[in-house]
Amino acid sequence: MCGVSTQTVSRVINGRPDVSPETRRSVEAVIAATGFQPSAVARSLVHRRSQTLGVVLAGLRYFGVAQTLNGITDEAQASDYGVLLKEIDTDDTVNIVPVIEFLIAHRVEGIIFAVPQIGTNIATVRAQLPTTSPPIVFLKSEASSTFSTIAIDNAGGARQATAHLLTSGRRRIGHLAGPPRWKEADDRQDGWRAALDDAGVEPGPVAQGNWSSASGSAALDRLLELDPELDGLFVANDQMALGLLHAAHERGIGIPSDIAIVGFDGLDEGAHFTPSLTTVVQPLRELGELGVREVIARASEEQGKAMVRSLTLATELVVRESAPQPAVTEPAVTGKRIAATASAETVDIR
Amino acid sequence: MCGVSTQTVSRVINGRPDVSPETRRSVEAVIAATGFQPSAVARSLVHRRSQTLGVVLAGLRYFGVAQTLNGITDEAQASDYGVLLKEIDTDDTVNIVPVIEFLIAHRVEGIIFAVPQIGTNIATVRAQLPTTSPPIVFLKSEASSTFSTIAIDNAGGARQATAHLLTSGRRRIGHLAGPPRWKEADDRQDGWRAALDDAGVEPGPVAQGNWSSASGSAALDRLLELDPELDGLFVANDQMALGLLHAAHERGIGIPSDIAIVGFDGLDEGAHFTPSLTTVVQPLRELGELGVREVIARASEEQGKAMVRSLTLATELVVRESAPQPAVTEPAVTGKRIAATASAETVDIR
DNA sequence: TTGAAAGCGCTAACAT
DNA sequence: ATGTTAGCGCTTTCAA
Repeated sequence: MCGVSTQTVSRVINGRPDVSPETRRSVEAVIAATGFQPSAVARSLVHRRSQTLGVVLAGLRYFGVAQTLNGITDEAQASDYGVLLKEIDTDDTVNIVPVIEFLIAHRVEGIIFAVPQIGTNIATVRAQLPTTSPPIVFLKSEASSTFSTIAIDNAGGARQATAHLLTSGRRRIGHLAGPPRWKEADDRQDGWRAALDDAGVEPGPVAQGNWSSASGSAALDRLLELDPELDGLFVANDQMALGLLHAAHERGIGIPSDIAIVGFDGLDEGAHFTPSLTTVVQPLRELGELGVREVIARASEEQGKAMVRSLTLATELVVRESAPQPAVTEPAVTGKRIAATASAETVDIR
Repeated sequence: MCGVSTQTVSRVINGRPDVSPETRRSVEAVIAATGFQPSAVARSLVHRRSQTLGVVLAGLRYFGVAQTLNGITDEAQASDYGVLLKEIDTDDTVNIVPVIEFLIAHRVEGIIFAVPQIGTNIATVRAQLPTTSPPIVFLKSEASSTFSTIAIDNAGGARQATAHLLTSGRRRIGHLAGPPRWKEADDRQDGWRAALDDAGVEPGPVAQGNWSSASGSAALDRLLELDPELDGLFVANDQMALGLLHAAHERGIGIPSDIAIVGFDGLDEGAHFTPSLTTVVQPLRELGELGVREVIARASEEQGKAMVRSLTLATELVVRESAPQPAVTEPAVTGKRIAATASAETVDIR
């Protein structure tokens, strides 16, 4: 209060028209001089709007999560929202409730749940949710009739990867899967199997890794033991594929001459593996962006008609040296991108 | 108000002792039934404490930042703080002011600034800071007499990497540097040069990349053009080293037989490059953790004695195939870790 | 064009 | 052991 009432100051800050230019100037001068910053906290209290989104994350150490977070922060920024971040352990369903409660206590206007689905962890969370909560969007998890979800078409991408191996003439096609109970891992394995079934080709050997390069490295011997004739391999992520490439090189196994390899993720680095990696690219950044848009859309509609949407994003195959384009139709094109079929559905309820 | 006053409810929620067991139970029952969640916003307002830290990040797409964020969220969680996240473009000094103002408006109790120093961007920020602001800790930037900083000993790590190349008998040692104006890139280059100076060895050729694998790939030819006799190379980060490895393989250049390569970062994947990569590991997770501790420490001391600390964290050399341990003293040990000298100083002012 | 009053949801201090 | 009063910093409503 340097001459005028708090009211007038409020009007100046919010750029209301009904302030005399003179008063406005003097108030602005004082604000600049004192370095005064209006309290968003107090504002939130009266508006009952925090302009903040809650984000629950797991496995920032895995490739992709950072990219998704990138998309989230960008889109949130663009929509004038802040991001309140909570990181949890990948499989820690126990501690999820306090995390959600923390976010609700801070009155976030929506929650983006970017935790990979392992077993039934998502169902567990959904079951434990407080009766009253802001809209929640689940990323990378199975569709639900009560919550919006945005998924990536893992099965479709896997199918496309496997089809590519078949097209290039491979017939003993194995799979290096992700860890047990991860839905993403299961979906990719399902897609691999479906593509083989479609083609009437007997499924090759399956081994399981834990997403790490080390586990990929270790898997090669196991797979070759199961089938020494192995000539194609669909690997559930790029990091494991890197390990495999390394192990193959050590054992003098030619990639792709002996075994063609397709990865999954779309690491930029894949282009510089030795040999460069054919892989399925996930639109992870887009996943984050859409998550933010969806949760804001849900938050801004009236309470009555709770709308729910389930989206599935398509992947894209990038062909490189580790599983080149078959020469029959055209010469191998490095980095050629082939979009998988997209699928998107919308479900309204109530 | 379901029988009692708001005051009593407050007491129950905060677990105060002076509530009769009977009242407590009935209040708890109502809370459970209604799914009531106390508003942290209102609490912040009255306490003038938000229990929230602001984090400004850039380049989440680069390796390492995710790891640092990991450390930050973990430590914040452990200290019962929330994290309000803002991501900016790497070199965007213009938009930093609104970001800081946003965080101050939300009354964060401290700010962790995890943006790599490019040119004088840090100085710019410091100059533009509002007169009154919560404590700010700058990560990975040069020391300051007015703000706490936590850095990584890039020069020391680079020195150690280069010394390792010298020890293994290399004499034409080049450097693939990071992009211009990045302090981290400059420090690493300085360390490389210093090690050569110490040994009285003429510096080899220098090329510049942009941290990406692609730029590493492209740099090999340039370096060989500058010096066809090149037999050792210190690369400013692991991703560029990956590209180099790939390019060398394509040209039939033996690593390490023709050229020994040492990277910088400590990507886990480096162990599975072909050949596996000798590299300098940065304690990035620790960087984030220490940042949080430091900013909380600064926030919780009285206004009067503003204390400032500047810390430098040591790196560690991991020896792998791309630049093995010289055979003269002992056989190459894969993954052998050698700690660099640490340096840490504390400065109090006022 | 400006100010006064009331209240957002909570807690500290005091009173009962 | 519980209630009352006041106020955190802002905005909305109404009055001047």
